[in-house]
Amino acid sequence: MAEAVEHRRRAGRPRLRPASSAGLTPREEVLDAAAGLFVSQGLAATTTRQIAERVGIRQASLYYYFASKDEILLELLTQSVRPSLEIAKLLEARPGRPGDPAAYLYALVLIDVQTLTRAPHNIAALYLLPEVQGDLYASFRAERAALQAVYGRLGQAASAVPGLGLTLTAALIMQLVESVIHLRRTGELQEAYGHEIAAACLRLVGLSPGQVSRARRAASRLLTERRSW
Amino acid sequence: MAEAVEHRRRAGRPRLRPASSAGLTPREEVLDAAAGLFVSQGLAATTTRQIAERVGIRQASLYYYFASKDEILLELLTQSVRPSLEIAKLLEARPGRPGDPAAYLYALVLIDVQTLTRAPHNIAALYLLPEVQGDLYASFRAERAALQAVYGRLGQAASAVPGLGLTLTAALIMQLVESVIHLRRTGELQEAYGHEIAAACLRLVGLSPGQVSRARRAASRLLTERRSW
DNA sequence: ATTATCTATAGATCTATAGATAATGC
DNA sequence: ATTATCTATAGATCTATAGATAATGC
Repeated sequence: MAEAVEHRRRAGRPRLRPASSAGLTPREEVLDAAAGLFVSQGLAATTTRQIAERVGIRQASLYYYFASKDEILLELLTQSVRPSLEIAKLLEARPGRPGDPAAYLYALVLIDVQTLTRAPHNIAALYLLPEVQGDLYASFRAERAALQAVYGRLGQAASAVPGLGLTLTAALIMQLVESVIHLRRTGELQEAYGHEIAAACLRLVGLSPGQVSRARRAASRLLTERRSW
Repeated sequence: MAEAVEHRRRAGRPRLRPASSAGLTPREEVLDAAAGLFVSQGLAATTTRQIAERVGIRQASLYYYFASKDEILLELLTQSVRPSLEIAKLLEARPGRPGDPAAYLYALVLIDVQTLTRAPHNIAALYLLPEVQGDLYASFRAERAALQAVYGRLGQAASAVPGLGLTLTAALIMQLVESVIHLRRTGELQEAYGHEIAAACLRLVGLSPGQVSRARRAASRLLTERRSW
């Protein structure tokens, strides 16, 4: 009867130090430990031994779940863009489009910032690692480029600035969203920044204060009825 | 007489492969080689052997000029902010201040973007390396924070946006300037982007198209008479 | 029998130091 | 004598594989 409360014992040789983190699968435990280390130290400076230590297993045991350190990073990267990209696609594919690109842009930035803000580690910092430029991570970069392209299209559709090209619009909006990485690093991130950054993106593409306010209200409505997308 | 044309032979045992890069001191050769490698691979993944190979000397010979790999990176980082910071201070200390903060901001962004664009390596990418968060690099981070603070002050002085705090203004402008890092990485950087990014910074802080145009002209004047600062 | 760990280790590094050597400088 | 290199190497890793072991599952 006392057994019922405890976690069902899994097969396999027991760990020297039993798993503490409730609810996480061993694979997730590894990803979580690696995320924290990669964010603060980078890929090359993080050893598989450090990751294993955090999880509470032996270094070699990692290889039961991942074939290499790079594979762990790839999984983390992929997991971190996918949600925002899904939402971006959903927004773009909405019936009733082209609705209000400014509102869509505001809403997407807000969600993206919130996701990055609330993630258990400063996971977006992984995008900045030099290793991510390598061939191994091309699939991640493609997903990220797709998200950036959505930002570019929404930004241009909402834009009142004539000369601003698609490439630069996309890059600059993305860049504002990712200010979160640095703000979070330095401990300066505040809850209210989501709206401030979203508004900044709209000003960037040339919207007036009145247009920004209107987009903000429209975005709020959009997000309230989000389950119906 | 043929000797006069050739480089004066320096003291010390000759290199196995004689120096090729004309005009650079050996120390500069090391910094240049390391910059390229650090930018593409990061600090930890770059070995001292790789750096030495690029220079054309033996791995151990590096230690005649630098005590460690970190010291090389620190020097590169410091060299890379200092020029922009000097100019920022000069601008802020100009007689006739407070002149035209929007023009000053436009000018500073333009110079900063040009510096990052024209540097022999994508040196600003070094700011993104995770190692730079460590204690060893605190002095660099302080200089960089000082530059960011100037951006914040200029941005707020020029600003027409009520709620935008100093921290966020500074961070967002800096972030737009550093879009250059990513654009350069992906080969999308164009000459005209300096003006586009500067204009984007002004829109970010709430300036109207007319105000942006005026600031641009004022900044051009400012830069023309730059030797008189 | 299957699963999830463990121990042990091969093989490949990598950094930094010690000390030798081959130039120029005086 | 001084300078700028070189050779050699100690000592400390680090990744990934092989194979043993201690559970559960059937």
